[in-house]
Amino acid sequence: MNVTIKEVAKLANVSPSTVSRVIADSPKISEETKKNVYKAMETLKYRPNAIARSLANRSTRTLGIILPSNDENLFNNPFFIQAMKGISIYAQKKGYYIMYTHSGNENDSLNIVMDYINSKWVDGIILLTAMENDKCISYLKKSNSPFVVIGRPESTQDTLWVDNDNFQAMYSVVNYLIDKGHNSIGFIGGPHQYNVTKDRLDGYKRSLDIHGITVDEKMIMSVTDFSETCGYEAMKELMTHKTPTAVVTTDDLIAYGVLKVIKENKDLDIEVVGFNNTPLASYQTPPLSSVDINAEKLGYYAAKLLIEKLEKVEGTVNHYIVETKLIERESTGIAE
Amino acid sequence: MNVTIKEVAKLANVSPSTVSRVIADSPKISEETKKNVYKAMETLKYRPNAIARSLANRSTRTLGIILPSNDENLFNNPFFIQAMKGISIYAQKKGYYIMYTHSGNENDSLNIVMDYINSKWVDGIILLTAMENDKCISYLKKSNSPFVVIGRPESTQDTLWVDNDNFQAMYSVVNYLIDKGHNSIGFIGGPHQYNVTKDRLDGYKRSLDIHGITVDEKMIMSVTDFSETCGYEAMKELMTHKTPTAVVTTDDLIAYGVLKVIKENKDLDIEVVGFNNTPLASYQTPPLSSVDINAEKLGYYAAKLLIEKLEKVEGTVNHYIVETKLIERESTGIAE
DNA sequence: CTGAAAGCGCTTACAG
DNA sequence: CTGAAAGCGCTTACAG
Repeated sequence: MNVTIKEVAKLANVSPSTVSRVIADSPKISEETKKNVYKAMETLKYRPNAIARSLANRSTRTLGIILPSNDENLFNNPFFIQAMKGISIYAQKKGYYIMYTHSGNENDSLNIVMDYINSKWVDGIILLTAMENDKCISYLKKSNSPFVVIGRPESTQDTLWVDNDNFQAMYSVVNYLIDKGHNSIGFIGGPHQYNVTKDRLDGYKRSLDIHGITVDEKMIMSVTDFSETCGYEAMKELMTHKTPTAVVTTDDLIAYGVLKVIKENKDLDIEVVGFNNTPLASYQTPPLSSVDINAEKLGYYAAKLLIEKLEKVEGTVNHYIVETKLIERESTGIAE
Repeated sequence: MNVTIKEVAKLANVSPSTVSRVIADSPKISEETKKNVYKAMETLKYRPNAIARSLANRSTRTLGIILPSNDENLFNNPFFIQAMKGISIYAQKKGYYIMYTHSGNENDSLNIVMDYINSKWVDGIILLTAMENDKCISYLKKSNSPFVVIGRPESTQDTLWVDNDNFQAMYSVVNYLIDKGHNSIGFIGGPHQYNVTKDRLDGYKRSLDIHGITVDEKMIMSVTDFSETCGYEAMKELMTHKTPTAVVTTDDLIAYGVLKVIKENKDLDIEVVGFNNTPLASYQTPPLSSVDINAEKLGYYAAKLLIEKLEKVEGTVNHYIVETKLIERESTGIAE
């Protein structure tokens, strides 16, 4: 019913093997034969069956990704859709396809990963998030399946990964604030066990150190949730100790909470910096300065690393560091 | 190397055919045989190769979706990621997979659709957006490929689709405003050739009619872009004619522009309603009332329609209408 | 440079 | 209820 390689072979007066070689653009085939075969394919409107190719090749040229389904950030933070776009752009360029599935929790994710791998649907996996002792990572390693993780993994040697330089990102934000004359700077971040939080906190401390400012542990807050409420409360608590002249945060939502405290108290003159540069940032009052982590590029390079691994491109690195960029707005005194 | 149906057959002392039937849970196989085969599968950790199954079945149990890659709304409006989530939830429930690709423009989309279909990668397609004279739709129809569109298509008879009742949505918003005492209500919407715009405008007009308010065409504005800027300018222009007491819009971004005009002029007391209930809405000053279109449910039912079609479930409908919901906030006088 | 044959890992009509 | 055989539409080592 559907036109196959056989029909093309018949029309072009060659064998199916030859047609197959023409499709693969094998150098062994003479130009003339190629031309004939192309013509036959043209007139029959032949399209290779990707499934059959995959079966014979033992490769689907498909990448699998897993999306959280209950993460608040899924909708509020464009990280995921931006990363997906970057992945798609690179994959398309190389003729790869992408499958996605939403997962409710870590076990769910593990099952999806196992299914993707075992059923041979995908050639490799891109993990958009990684936990401590991530079950998916252990599984993928153990089963020797190609994968890449967005965010620095626990062992950076034997894993492909892409990430921002979170230390550097926060380090330069704090430098920037100190250069503006601040010397009493608060830090409100996520749970300390996350690598991102740790790295950013280190960047914060280092900057203070370099400038001879003593780190005051009471100015360092940790919230359990990336939410406005948590940010609000952390800021309140921070201020029972001391009122800073500036506050850095590790997420825009936290920063919104900080802004709220400031709005409630007209006397406060505190500069604030968020993280992730969500669309909401420019709509705050005042518009929030925020660090853009370039999620699209993270996705793009994740796909690149994985595909190069799959195609055994030699001499490639095992990670990429994607630059961040502070977007200055009124919350740090810059009108847009 | 990888364990196949043959090994399982050998271990269970049956033929490969039998193993295959057990996998498909054929009723023809005796319980005892099944048990043996299951045990063999268990000890060998057998997983069916989905690609081989797909080839033999001529079905991949995979759905394809196409995402715009330059649409501003891709990042600002969670519509896409929400719809994708709904699609994924239903697909997972039915054991289907999903592929996505980003597309730059309509021709790009057409090529992706053709590739998905011709290469036999997907069993059907979900279109997240549809244009007038949509090339993808014509192609899918002509090639007799299963597909469903989110948004009401031009011909509703021979197409599967899911949509909100946009007429009803706007009709009740305007009713609501009139009930609150407004009788001078502006409308700012997207290009009139879009079905959504037309439907919502009709709802607006009908509500005025019903309440005996004359429709004033000069209170109806059409913007070319769903952007704050366009909304701002449209509002300015509307007001050169007359200052309304309320304004309805067909997109939150437009509404933000309207809010901006109001903020610039302290004397104005105008209520505003947006559309899509983007995360930004609750962060406006004042927080913006907006119509939630329930994108996740749109995706869910799109997947349901398509999968039922693929599985030839009988007596199913060819479309679903997903309810909308006005989320009231301060921009219509309601504190959250 | 090209072809015949075996194989990728399943499914299923046919026969018993 | 179960098996042998052909087939899904490609690829590729082998032979020439």
